[in-house]
Amino acid sequence: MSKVSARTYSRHSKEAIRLLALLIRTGRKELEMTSQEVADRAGISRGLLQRMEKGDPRCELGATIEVASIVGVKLFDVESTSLSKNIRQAEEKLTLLPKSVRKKAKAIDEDF
Amino acid sequence: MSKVSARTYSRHSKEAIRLLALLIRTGRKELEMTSQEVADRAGISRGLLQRMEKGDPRCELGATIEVASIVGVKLFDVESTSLSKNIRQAEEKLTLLPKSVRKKAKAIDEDF
DNA sequence: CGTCTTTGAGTTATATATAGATCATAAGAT
DNA sequence: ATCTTATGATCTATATATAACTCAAAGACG
Repeated sequence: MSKVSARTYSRHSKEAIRLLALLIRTGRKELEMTSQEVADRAGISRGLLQRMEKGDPRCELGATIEVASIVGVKLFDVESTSLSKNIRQAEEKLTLLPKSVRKKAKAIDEDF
Repeated sequence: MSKVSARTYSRHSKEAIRLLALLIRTGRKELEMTSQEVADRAGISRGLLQRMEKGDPRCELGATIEVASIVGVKLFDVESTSLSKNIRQAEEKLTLLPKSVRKKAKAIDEDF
């Protein structure tokens, strides 16, 4: 096979990525940091930061979140302090859900 | 050179990634979708979805956001409708900021 | 209890992201 | 106007993410 991907994204995803890129760029400028400074602090190359600020979907999640964090963009618009609280809540909720998702007959969905 | 990366992440970033992973997993189960279903809809492999739900930072941003969108996790806790509004706001703000960040002498910061 | 399905984990081949470099241009500062 | 630096763009080598597959174990449910 050739091309593995050439991935497609929903409109919503595209917008979310674009917004994140804009927030990163705006945040960096508001902090008056050069792209090299941010890249250094994030431990990434300047080129990668440029791709992030252009809204390239094919960047590593971790690197992107690290950069966002550095320039003051909060993902879930949740305070740093309450992140761990949310984590605990999500963990709890997860234990209450079934380990496996079991598919019923699904006559309606699949037969038509 | 060998190892390019072995990246490090701030505590905050680690938590954000972990939370995102948990929200994805929880969201999927709440929708009663199997990992295969979500992977198919997102156009990714089941293995990649598993990594996402384990909180692997080295997944593609775009793929992760697509999955989050599918299972109903909203990133900036912003409604789908207001995403474009936020984009426009960020774009506007960006035009008001200087194109280049210019570093002053910065005697205070650097000399100590 | 028995069966079917979901999930977790590991492997391999291939496509691709990344770092690091260079160059040209734009944009601040003097 | 000139100088200096930040930015944008492109290229290459290398590390690595991904898809696809397989297998084993666990979970749901009759």
